[in-house]
Amino acid sequence: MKELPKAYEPEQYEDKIYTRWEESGFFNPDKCDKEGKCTTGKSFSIVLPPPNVTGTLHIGHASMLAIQDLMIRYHRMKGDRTLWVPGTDHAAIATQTKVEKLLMERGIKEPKKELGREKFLEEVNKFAKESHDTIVNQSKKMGSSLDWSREAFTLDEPRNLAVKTVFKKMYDDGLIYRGYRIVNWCPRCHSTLADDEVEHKTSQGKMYWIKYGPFILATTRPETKLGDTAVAVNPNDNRYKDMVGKKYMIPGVLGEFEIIVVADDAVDIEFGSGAVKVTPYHSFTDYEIAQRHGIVGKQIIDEDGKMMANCGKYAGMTTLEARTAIVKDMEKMGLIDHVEDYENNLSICYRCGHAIEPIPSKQWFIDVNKRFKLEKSKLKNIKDGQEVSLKELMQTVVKSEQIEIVPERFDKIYFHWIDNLRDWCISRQIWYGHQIPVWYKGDEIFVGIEAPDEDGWLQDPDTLDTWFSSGLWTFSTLGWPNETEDLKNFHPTTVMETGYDILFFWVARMILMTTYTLGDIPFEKVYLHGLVRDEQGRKMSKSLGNVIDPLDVCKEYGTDAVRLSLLIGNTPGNDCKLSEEKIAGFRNFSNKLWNISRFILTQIEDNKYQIIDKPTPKTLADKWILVNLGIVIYEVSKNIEKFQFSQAGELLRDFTWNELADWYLEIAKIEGDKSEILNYILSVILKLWHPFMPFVTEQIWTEIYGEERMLIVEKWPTIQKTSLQEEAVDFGCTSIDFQLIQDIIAGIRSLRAENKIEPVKKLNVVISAGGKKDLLEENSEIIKTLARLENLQIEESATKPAGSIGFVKSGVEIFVDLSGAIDVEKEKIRLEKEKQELGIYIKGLGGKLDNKEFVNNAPPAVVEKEQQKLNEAKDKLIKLNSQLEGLN
RNA sequence: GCACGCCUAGCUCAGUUGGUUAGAGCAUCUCCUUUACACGGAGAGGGUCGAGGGUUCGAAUCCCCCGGCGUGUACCA
Repeated sequence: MKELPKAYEPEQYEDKIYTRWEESGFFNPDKCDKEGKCTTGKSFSIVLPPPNVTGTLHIGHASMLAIQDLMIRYHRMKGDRTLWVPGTDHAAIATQTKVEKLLMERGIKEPKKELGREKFLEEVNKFAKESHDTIVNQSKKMGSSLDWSREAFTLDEPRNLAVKTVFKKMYDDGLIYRGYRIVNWCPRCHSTLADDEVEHKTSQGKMYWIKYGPFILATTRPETKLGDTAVAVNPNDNRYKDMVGKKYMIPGVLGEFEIIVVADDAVDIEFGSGAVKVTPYHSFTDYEIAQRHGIVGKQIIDEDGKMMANCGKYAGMTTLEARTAIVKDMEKMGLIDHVEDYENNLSICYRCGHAIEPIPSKQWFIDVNKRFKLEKSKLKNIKDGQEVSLKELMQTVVKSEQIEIVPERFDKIYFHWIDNLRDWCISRQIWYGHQIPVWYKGDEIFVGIEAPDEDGWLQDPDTLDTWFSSGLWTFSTLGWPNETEDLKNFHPTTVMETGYDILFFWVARMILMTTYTLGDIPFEKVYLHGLVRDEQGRKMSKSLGNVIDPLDVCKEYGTDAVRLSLLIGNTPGNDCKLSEEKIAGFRNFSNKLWNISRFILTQIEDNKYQIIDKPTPKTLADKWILVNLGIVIYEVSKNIEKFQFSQAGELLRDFTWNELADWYLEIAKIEGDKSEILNYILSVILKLWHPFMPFVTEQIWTEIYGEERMLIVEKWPTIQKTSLQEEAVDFGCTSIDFQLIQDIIAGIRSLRAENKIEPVKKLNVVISAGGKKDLLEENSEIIKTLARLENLQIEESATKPAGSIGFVKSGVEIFVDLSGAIDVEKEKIRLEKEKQELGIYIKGLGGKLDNKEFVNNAPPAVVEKEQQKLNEAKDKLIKLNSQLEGLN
């Protein structure tokens, strides 16, 4: 007879199991196909959101891996041709910033200047490589069944080719252009940022009311006065009506300067004095006002965030230093009217937190509004050759439901974002990334995949926004621009599973890039998960010291426990809270499953350790457990398909622990002869649990059935809903029959506990069973053993023996002989209380059924059900009354 | 400002087309070393589903309004 160790010790098995999976080759759909495992003819593919090579994986990554691996393993077992593509993201600015910091810690004060482009990039690549290796190992630790043979990196050669190809195509279509305009500039990173790479933080500042020629106006940035060229007022503002169009000389700290007054709707009459100073080159709003009125700007802040040479004595100061100095000088000149405290939104860099400076700059942009001809379209509502803009493409695929976002409420957020979308600035002044495939020679420009042949051409030194390359991810990983088999088989991918926090950064960009490049969607469904927070709902961060390291907890509680704690109690689009107690709870469950298996092993007849088909049930308990197992198969599959992973897991846990372990296994000890049925049930629940907790299930599977067959590619159990109902009928029982047995046992146990009867004392019970006599007799051994009875007397009709107390379940009366050890008063109170509750219940039901409107309007089935409940309750009341009388 | 989400047992949350006396896990209390498991078993207590209106025969569920918390977003100088 086979035997298992008493407790499941994860660290003993996990690495070995992962190695076996890897060596089996089953992570690769080609291998599964070759072995005849792909039986549905369908493909299922997910491309892993590539973790940034900026460090290590955190618990949020672990959650993402658990969710995706669950889907992947489920579909693989179902027989779909299933592919999960791994990869990492070079994360341009983030990685470069991180390495700069590390180099500075190593004593290199200005890494870029001291090392130069080539040496510096060497350092970044070295760091990225190490980070990549860590990430791969961590992913494996989590049990992720990724096809490592297809691993990709956003900055490797094949992806570089894809990037250059798309860039050139967009340039040729006139969608990519070079323009001089105001951009978000991070003086720390020394680079532009896209609009959504800018974060807003409320901060305490000052509002300066300044005397400005004929105006008094309010500003938070007096230092930008040096770059003012206009004053704007609302066209409907009578106060300034006569001034519009006129020019004024304004006294300033560097002497007088001229401004023109313009009328513009962007100005709020109510705010401040209703007059706005316009600094076209250092404010987005002002730039737009200036454009509308043909006003020229003046740049006064440079790329270091410092005042430029044209700022006289303020030149070289940072903007903050200049602000202090200028305010001081203005005060001396009597130009400050008054100063107020003011709370405003500070724009900061999402990578380094430094304040963003709007400055004018010559950059590359993607035009999101320009229409172009989409040659080939696989999109709903868009024909081949139709003229569309990128914005329209992004809108139409979600509106037409060709792409479905789960949960649905993110649709609105997505559309709102597109509505406010401006041209995308894609050039970055950093070194780590895809260098822009543009070459210059004097005024000539060349855009191409390779550098021009002749000498004298210089490549643009800038690199592309990291999201440009990750936007191509679903198809660049599958081999595009080559026409590969993978592209044919796996694109569009089935599901994109990622965090809602990168809906705009990434998901929207993939939709943009893919619809444009392929005329197709990148994925059919977007499943958005939330953040993993600590038990108090705070973000996990190093400074708070509340970080749960996935590897630490995997080691302590087992990877399966960690995965379960991230899957159960975690619903789409919502943040979830995680604590070690929660993980420990699921560690207990993995051990429970292990011990269930351990027990079942003892029940399997020798030499019959093989997977078998569904056996014929012999007893009521057999029928009950098989019908319920069928329900679980059906419900778990359905919930996984609907992305309700938590629900699926809970159902499975309830079945495994409450029905199988707590009831059926105890009955198996009594009835015996369960070799086949237990063997079958175990094999089914191991399959059902496998996508949730791959390690412990695979290990048990191996212990029982040997190493030849691996659980990872076993066939997922299936059941038709109709056959479920038929099955219960075929078995000649209803779930209510077994429920009665459970209720009788639970009722006796409850009376025993309430009356403080010692557990060892065996009781005598008489049951007045009516039509249920045969049923109860068949199962009398179960009742006797589980309720610890000495004698069990089952009659069609019995009267209450003296010295006993009773209860009623489904029309059956159970009398428990307590041999006079009854506390009569206590028992009276119990029965009275029950009677009272029942009375309220009956009154409610009666009222409902007397209500003609209810009877007429509610569906007949509902009415009938209520009537039945009423009848049963009335019957129970009669029996309770007679029991109460018996006590007097 | 606008939009979205959340408020259900002490805690974390389910509750998907409105229909059992509202559920689970953890925690709490009582009892039990019954040979699969004390990372266990049996039993128990605990909620007027944030407040108030409305629709309906019937509302935790749909509508309105209010309050608290959170998130996203906007051109507030």
